[in-house]
Amino acid sequence: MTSEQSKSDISRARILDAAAKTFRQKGYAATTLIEIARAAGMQAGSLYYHFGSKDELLEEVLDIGMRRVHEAVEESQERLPADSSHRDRIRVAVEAHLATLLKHDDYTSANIRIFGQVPEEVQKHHIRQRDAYAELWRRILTKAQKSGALRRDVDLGLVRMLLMGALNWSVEWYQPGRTSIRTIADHMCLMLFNGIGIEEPARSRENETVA
Amino acid sequence: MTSEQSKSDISRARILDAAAKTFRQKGYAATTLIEIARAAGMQAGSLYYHFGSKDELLEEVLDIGMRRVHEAVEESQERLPADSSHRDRIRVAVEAHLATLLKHDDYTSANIRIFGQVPEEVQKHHIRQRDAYAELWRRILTKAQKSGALRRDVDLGLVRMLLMGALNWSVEWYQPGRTSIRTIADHMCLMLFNGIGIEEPARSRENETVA
DNA sequence: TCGTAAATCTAATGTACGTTCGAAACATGT
DNA sequence: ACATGTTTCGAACGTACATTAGATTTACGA
Repeated sequence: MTSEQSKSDISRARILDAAAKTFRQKGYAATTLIEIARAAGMQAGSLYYHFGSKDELLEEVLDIGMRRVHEAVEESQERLPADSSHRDRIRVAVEAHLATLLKHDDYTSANIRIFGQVPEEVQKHHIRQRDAYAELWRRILTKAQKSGALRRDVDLGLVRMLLMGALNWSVEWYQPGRTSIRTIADHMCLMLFNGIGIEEPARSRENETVA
Repeated sequence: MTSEQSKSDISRARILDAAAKTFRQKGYAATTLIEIARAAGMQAGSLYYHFGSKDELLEEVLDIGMRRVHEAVEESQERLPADSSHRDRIRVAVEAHLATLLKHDDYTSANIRIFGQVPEEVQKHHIRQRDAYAELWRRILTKAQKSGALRRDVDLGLVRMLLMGALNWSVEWYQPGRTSIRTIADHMCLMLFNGIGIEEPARSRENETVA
């Protein structure tokens, strides 16, 4: 062990990177260990020196992915001046979530894309972690609403789902270089806070309030 | 052939239903023909009387799913009075999309969920169809913007992606009986048109416009 | 240079799956 | 009742895969 990183650690990281990338691209079931091994520069059998099974590898990828986005959003809040507006708090959270998802992080995007199609057993092990992340967003939105920055007549749970959906779906269409992450975040926040509608000239009553 | 439906047609439909349901739940690669056959009340080998391969079955499920949502949204526009406001046009489109996705339609939700993880070959055969559906939305939104119902300083392509994301993601969390489809559509439209922000009392300049 | 532990390779094993095909069961018109 | 076409069965085949285990190579301290 010469440097800080043992050879084992390096191989582990290469395997995880390869796994995250392939899982993200092809999904869980369609990804073979042969593929992962090749991308990591070794033979399939060698993977078992580092991981007990394909599922174990999967679980670690999922775990890293969720941890990264959770930490990113959490840190975005801590970095903010204590007296920041709630709009700003939400804005940086949106940006942190998007940045993690789209900026070279196959782990988080793999988690987002394949979680629904992973063995039930594996899902169970990660529900707690997902709930924790949802709770983080719930807190951010609730505080904003309580302090008057968000309308009171909306179902915040629903808003959170729609918001997460808009953000998460970006893994399906985002292409680096086309639109900046900043621009996506700006549009998202504009929609969330102000909407993009313009009062239409005439016409009578419209139903803008929600039950 | 006694009635309008031959026995073959009935079996075909049962197989497709079973396939759509299973594909949607487990994804493409993780779904076995044995599973589909059992759900359709027959043996795996019998499927080949009706379909040439697993991929062919998959393609038909994808095709039906996309066609249904396309037709639903298209009809929602045609059913509308000719002088309807653009907000109403968008509102019924949102509702039609959501209703197709969430109301017992495993075909459309299967398409949405698994398209990204399907063999490239199969994807290619359906890109045209997907583009056509995107074009339908593009038209609806562009007309609204041109006639002054939507802000001009937004990237409509981006808005469409965020909107579709928010809607499509519902297949990941929606549970019948919890929240009505109508309520989801209302919240979505409120966000889209008005936003849910409230002007915060004091504080200086905020950046609401988009590059 | 040698010895030991770490890391990887290679070949083999078992299994699950997509697919094929001839036989059996079923339906229908005569 | 028979004959013919339709639909399903059931067993078999080949393949691709996750996993295992022993042999081999590599790294490194003594």
